[in-house]
Amino acid sequence: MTPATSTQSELAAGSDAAPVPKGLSQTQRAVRDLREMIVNNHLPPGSNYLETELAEMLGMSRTPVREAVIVLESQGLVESRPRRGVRVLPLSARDMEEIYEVLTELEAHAAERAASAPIKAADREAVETALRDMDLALAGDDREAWAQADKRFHDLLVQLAGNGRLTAIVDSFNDQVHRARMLTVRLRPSPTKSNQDHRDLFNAILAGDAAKARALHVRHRTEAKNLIIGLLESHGFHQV
Amino acid sequence: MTPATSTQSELAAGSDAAPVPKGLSQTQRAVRDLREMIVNNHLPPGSNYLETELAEMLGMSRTPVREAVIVLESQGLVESRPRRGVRVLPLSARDMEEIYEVLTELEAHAAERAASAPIKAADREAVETALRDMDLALAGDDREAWAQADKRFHDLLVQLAGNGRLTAIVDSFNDQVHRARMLTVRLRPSPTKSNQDHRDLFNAILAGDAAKARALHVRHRTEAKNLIIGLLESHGFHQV
DNA sequence: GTGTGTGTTTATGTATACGTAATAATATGC
DNA sequence: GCATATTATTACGTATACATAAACACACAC
Repeated sequence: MTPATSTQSELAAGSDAAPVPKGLSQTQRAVRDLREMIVNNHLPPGSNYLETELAEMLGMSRTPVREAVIVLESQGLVESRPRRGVRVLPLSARDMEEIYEVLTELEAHAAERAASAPIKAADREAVETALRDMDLALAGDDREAWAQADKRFHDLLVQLAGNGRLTAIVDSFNDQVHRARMLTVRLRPSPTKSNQDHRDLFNAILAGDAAKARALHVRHRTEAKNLIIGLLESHGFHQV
Repeated sequence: MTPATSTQSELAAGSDAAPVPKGLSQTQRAVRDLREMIVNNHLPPGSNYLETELAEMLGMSRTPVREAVIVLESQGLVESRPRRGVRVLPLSARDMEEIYEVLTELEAHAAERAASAPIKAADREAVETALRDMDLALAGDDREAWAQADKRFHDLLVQLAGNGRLTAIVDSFNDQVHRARMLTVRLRPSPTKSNQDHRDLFNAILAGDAAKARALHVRHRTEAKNLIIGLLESHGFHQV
């Protein structure tokens, strides 16, 4: 779900090649599987697990589990508390606000940047496809497909900015709110306006109107945030 | 597959107190000490260390060292490569660009936010002190003291935005460029203009002019970035 | 000299061992 | 019954053990 970005410069010595690992290490597997289980709500927010339990669940010893937990902790998905186990972090409305604030800012900046440079044909095509998929999903009222295409659209825009660190942060924060989005995507009204927003935004980018792209993105994300938080509260969720 | 100890969230329960650890764990100590050594250039960029070496340096076994390395890796300070040891990541001009791009955006946003809310007297006082310290350091031409007060000023502004996640990212990115800043702070011309920038910026915040605060901050950081990158290049550093 | 094969060394990934501090359980006193 | 002291349990932090695969060295063929 979150591909690690490789934006690292190699030292002057051109000696080093990429250290390609053939099969995933246990730690990497643990990170992947645990993240997958957390963002897809298989490990519910607020639940606790002992290291031993996780190790048994994943069929490995405690060592790689501990290492994976550190990674996930740094991504804000879990919290490891001395003797109470590893806790899947729930999101409060306040957490959502914080995350969306950063997300809005960085994504809007990416949109601004994308508008300031010419778009490669392949990139443009990929975005157009995402837009079409969103319309298709909307027509068929397939909310999961819509959410997936929506994510793809926003991810592509961020990548257009060409800043690996920015992409990494956005990916990580998106993971953190994924649960809330999937929960509300079925509760919200049909995202017709959202699709229109996307088109307007991309048009602004294509037109090279950076200021408009930024403004549209900020508005789009702000509305999305308010919608999600409102839905969660009106349905009685104080934590997700 | 053992079920979770308590698959039920202990949400509402205000039962939990802060899990205060009396003495740092070895892992925490390793994180603190290694970070300290890295940002202060005691472990030079590009240098490699075997886990065993670090363990010996820190007087502990490999286990906590490995855990610390994972943390520092997630903060972009080191890279652990399969059989080549832990490498202190050097920063290229491109890396600086990426980091400053995120930093500029998030700090400018923080300034904008700070301008949109009333400032508490204590906060205002703290910022004023930082400003005074910068002037004092400038008068005495104490570059280290100036850099320290400058950092304090910017940190305070970010905290005024009241977003913990934003603060965490900015802190982490500041760590990554700390080396470069300290290296150039002695090479750059006297930061007279910088001090004036700071005052103008803070005045805009106090006046509640969010747009101006943002614009000033963007300009300030952009100039700082160009200054640093220019200095590094003109002095022949391609990596720091 | 260049390339290939074989043996050796060793850094790492992972499992396991183990002491300790925190929690739970039990007993004791009032 | 409730509070406190005492003991037992156990989850974790850390050290250690160990197998494996990568890097290295060296021999050999051409």
